[in-house]
Amino acid sequence: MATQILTRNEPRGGRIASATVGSDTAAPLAAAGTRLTFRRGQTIFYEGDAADTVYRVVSGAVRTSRLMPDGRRYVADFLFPGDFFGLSNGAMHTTTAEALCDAIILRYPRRLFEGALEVDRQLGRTVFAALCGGLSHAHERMLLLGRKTAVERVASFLLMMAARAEDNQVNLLMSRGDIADYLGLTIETVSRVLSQLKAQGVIHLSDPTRIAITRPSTLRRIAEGGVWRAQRSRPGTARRRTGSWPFTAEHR
Amino acid sequence: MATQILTRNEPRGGRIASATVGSDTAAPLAAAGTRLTFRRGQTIFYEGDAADTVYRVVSGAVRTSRLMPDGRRYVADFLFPGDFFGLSNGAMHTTTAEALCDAIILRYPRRLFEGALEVDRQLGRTVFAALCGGLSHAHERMLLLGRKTAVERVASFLLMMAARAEDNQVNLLMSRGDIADYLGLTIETVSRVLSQLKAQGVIHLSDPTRIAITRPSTLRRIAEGGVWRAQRSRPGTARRRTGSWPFTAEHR
DNA sequence: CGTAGACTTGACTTAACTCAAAGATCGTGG
DNA sequence: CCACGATCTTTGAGTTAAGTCAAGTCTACG
Repeated sequence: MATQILTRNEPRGGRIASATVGSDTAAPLAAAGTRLTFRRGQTIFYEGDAADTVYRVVSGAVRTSRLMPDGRRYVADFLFPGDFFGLSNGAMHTTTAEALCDAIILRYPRRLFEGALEVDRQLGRTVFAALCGGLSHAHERMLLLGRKTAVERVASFLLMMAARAEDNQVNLLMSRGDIADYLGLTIETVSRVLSQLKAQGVIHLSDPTRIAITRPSTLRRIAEGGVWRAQRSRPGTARRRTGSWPFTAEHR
Repeated sequence: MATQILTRNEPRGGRIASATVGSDTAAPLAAAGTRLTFRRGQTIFYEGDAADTVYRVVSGAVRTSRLMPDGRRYVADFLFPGDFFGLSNGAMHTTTAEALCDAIILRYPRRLFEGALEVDRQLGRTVFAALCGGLSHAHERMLLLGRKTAVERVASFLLMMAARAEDNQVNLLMSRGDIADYLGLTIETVSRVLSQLKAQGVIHLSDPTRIAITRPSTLRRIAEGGVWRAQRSRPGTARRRTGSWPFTAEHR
């Protein structure tokens, strides 16, 4: 696996290949894809566009998001090399897709993709697994959004990002605003939590985009909610202990 | 479609058939399923159980949920006749499934289900569509959990439930606690919001389980966040107007 | 090297949560 | 059939985690 990792401000794309869905599994599609390049910030498709194409990241990174009428934004996903996006069961895209950094994207006509699904048993299995995985990931995130505190959300996010990187070095391609809209928080809260984690020595921030996880196990414990004293009152209903900020250092 | 609708306290299951995935699409599976009956509150499988079977609701309703170590609960889904559940990409179930009322469930060996997927092209298409639909529904819910207010969440939930019923009459099989854990709120907040909506004449509660939507369009507007004055400050970042409760009656 | 945008930090506000207690409703058994 | 305990729901009063508003600070880039 390539050692270079993209930074938000890096001028041109980095590692090609690897990730989520093995690049070889889409062999029959490979020839049919149109190779596109996008610069940082460029839009790939808009919410409401006809969903007659399917996309796959070759290099770089992509963000998909939705807007509510009053401007509240929801970041649906961050996509990295190997990831498919733009699949839809309806006629229109329900999200807007934008390049987080300069990126190379493959585009397939939807019907061709669906045709390949019918013919290629292996691709079918892969896509089935990817969809199941996506659903399971979505449930993980709904638990996060519905029941986790701000620290737990940010900790979970960092671990998620770290899972793709190596050496517990995370290089954020997305802004604090993107993270906030992904986690259901505000920019300020994300920033504050990162500062707190830094002050506790759990992470190290050399600059806003480069994060090193210095205590992975602590971060994992925080993410799982294990830092709060187990205290279930009525079983079967969410309830959490009260009190502020008791996770001083290495207590467990 | 059958007219009878289940109530939480109804002793025995009601309408069979219909819903989400047409019952005919699973024809090759039909013979292989084991018919099981569960009483209200009974567990169908536990989080952590081997995921070697797939289930489908015939009649009644099912709730899937997860617990965090400290007792916080997340309700993953409510399932109704026709719905599949228990699909997993891993070796274990990640949720616990319980009957919301007396229910009849079909159980299939997982490998048989997966085998049928490979052979039966129509079933494959159906399941693919169902998974895409599930993902899109999940995104809808993540937007709800991450960015919507308590009223907006409850309004969205009621509309979701109403979509399955008729005449805008919703019959809740689940408790306030279930709803709270589904929406990322508390029992008290759910109850208060329902009382507010009732006070505003948007809904009518004859008893806690029977809800009539008296002003569907208002409820829809509330659910979409259209009740708050559109006011985006920094574009691209969630921000909402401040102030309490300005949706007095029929303003718009 | 100055300016626009992104990030951080502080002070204050609020939507939703917690705690608490009073109604409803249910199911069971006498 | 009705009484009674258990459970669920509603409502009130006070608290808090996270949001809002408002400066500052830093950084990248023209």
